[in-house]
Amino acid sequence: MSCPGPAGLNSLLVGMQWRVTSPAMRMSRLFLRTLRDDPSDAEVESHKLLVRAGYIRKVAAGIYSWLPLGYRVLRKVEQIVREEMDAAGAQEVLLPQIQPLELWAQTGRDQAYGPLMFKLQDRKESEFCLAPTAEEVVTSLVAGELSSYRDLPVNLYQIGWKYRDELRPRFGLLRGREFLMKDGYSFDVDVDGLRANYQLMFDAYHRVFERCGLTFRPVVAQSGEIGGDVNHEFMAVAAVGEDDFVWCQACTYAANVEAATRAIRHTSSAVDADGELAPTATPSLAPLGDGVPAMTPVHTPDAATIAAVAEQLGIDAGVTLKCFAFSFAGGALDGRLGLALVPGDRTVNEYALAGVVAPAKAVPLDDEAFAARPDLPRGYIGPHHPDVALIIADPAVRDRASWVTGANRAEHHVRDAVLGRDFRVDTWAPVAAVVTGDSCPLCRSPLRVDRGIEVGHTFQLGTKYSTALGAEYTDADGAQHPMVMGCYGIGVSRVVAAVTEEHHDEQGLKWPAELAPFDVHLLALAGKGEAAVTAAAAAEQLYADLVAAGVDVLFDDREASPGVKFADADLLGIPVQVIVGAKGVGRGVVERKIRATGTRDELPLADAAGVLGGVRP
RNA sequence: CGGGGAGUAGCGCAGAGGUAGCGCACCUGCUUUGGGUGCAGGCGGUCGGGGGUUCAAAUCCCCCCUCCCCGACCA
Repeated sequence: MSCPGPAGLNSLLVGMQWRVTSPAMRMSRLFLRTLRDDPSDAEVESHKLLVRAGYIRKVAAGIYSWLPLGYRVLRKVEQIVREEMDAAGAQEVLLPQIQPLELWAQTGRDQAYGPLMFKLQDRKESEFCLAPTAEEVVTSLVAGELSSYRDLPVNLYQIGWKYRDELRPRFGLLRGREFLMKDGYSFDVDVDGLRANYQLMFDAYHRVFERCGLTFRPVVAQSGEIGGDVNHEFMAVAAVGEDDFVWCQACTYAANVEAATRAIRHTSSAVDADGELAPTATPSLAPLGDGVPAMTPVHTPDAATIAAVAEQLGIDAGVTLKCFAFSFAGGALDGRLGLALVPGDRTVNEYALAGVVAPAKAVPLDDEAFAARPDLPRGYIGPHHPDVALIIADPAVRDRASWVTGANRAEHHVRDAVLGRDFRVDTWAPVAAVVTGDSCPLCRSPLRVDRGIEVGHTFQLGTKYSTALGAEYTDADGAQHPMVMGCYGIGVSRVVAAVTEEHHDEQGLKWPAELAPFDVHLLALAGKGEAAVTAAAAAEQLYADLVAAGVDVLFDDREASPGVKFADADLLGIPVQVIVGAKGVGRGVVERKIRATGTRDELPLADAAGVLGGVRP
C-alpha cells in the first residue's frame, strides 16, 4: 500500500472538499443544536441564551464545554486582548495550570486561598493545585531569568484556564469554577516604572472593553486576596452583577462600594481633620435633644432585625440606630468591645471600619461570641451599653434628634435615645456604606450605586511577591532590590457572558461586530418550483462569492422552513442576516437585516458579496 | 458550611405501590414554503446510584451522589 506524498495528500483533501483554512461554514454541517426551552438550571439571560443557542453546554457545576460557535466568540475576545496587550508592549507566555503547592507555601497563599483551590497529588503524593492565578509561578520564573536593572522593565501575560472551587458557582459563565483568564504581570525597578506600566495596562483595558462593546467603568477597589496598594476593578454595568459599585454622574469618581466614600453633608463641619467631634460644632448638637421625652423601653418580641423592629413599631428604618458590635484584636483595646453606629437604613462598611481602628482589627462577633455574652443580646444591642470601650459613629448619626435602638435586653428596644444625653460617641468617622443619593466626595453631585460584573482588575502589587520569591535585581551601583510588580487580569470567558447580558433581546443574542462568531448569516429560504431552484442556486453562488471575498459567513443551507431559519438566526445573533428567497431573487435582490437594530434593506444580488465584503470590519 | 427544592428520553415536564407518559427535538412518508407549518407513522428510558420493605417499587424506608435556589457574621 502506497503512502501519498504531499501532493497526493493535498489532492485527497481537495477531493474530500475539506476546507482547512476557510472560516465559513454550512449550517447543515455545523455541530449545533438550538433549544426551544430555557435550560431549567439557568437563571440569568446570558446563561439561558448561550445554552439555548448552542454556544456552551454544562459538564458540571461551574464547568462548561465550548461548542463551535461559543469557542469562536471566546477566541475573538482572546484575540482582542492579545492585540491590545501586544500593542502595549506585553509579551505572551504560557504558564502551567498545574502548580506545585510548595510554591504557594512560599508566599503563604496556600493558606490564604485555602479551600478555594483545587488540589491534587501525583503518584509520589507530591501536592499540586490547579492554577487559580499565577503570581508565584511568574515571579519565580522572572527571578530565575533576570537579575539586572538592564533587563527591566518586563511585562508578561498569558491567556489560560484558571480554577477556583467557588463556594457557589452560579450564573453560568459569570461565576464558574473553570474560566479563561488573561493574567499579566509587570516587573519594574521602582514605583515610577510600575506606575508607567500600570497606566499602559489601564489604557489598554479601556480599549479591550470598548472593542468588546461593553458599557463599563473602572472603579477604585479594595485589594482583596492578592494584596498591594492601588488597584482598579473594571465593572461592566449589569443588573445581574455580583458587585456593587459607586459612581458619580457628574465627574469621574467611581469606586467599589467597599472603597467608596461620600461627602459628609451639613454635619461635616462637626468633624475636624482627625475625624474627632470638634468642640465648635456643639451648638448645633445641643438643641438636638431638647424637648425629647426620656428614653423609654418598648417590648419588641421577635424583632432582632431592623426591618422587624421598624415593622412592629410602624416606623421607618431610618429612624432606628444600628449598633454593630465588634471586638478589638491587637492594639491598646485588645479584647475589648467596640460599637459602630449607623442609621438603621444603612449598613456598616467594614472596610471603612477597619480603616478607622487600624492597626488594630475590628472582629465582628460571631455566634460563639454572642453566646458567651448574654449582656449583648443579638438584635437588641443599644449604644448605652456600659461595657463598650469605644463607640464609633457615622456623621449621619447626628442627623436625628432621637433614635429607636436596642435596649441591651432581649426582646426590648428603646425609644427616644438622644445623642449626648443617653449615649456617647467617642469617634466620628464615615463608617456607613455609601447609598444612592449620597454626595460625591469630589464634586458633591449625587452618587449612584449600581451593580456590575467585574470583567477586569488591575493591581499595583509592589514587592510582596518579589520579596517572598527572590525576584531581585542589581542596580547600577551594585545594590540588590526587589522588583516592583503590577498584575493585571481580564476574565475572558466572563466577558463573553457580560457582553451577552448587555446585548440580547427576547429573540436571542446580538453580538457586537468584533465578537460575533461569523460576520454574516446567509439564509437560503427553501421553496418549490423553478423560482425556488433559481433562488437556491443564487444562495449557493452568493455563499461562494462571500467566501471568496473573505467574509466569515454562516450559510443556513438546511432543509427547514423559513420560520425555523429566522428564529435560529435571531437566536444565534450574528450581526448581519442576508436572506435569499424566491421573491427577492426574482427581482434581482436579497434582503439584509441588521440583528442589533432590526433594520432591513435590500441589496442587488449581483453586487451583494461586494457590498458585504466591503463593510467587513 | 447551614436551610430549602429537584434528579423520569437529547431539552422542558407529568406520573405518588400493579410493570412509564406528554410537548419539543430526532427518524420515515406526505404536506407547507418570508417568522419555530400540518397530518400520519416511528426510534429512543438500568425512572441519579446502592441497599431495604413488598407477590409487586419511578412511587414507601435508609444511605450516598449530583444539580438548583437562599443564606453564610449588618445585630
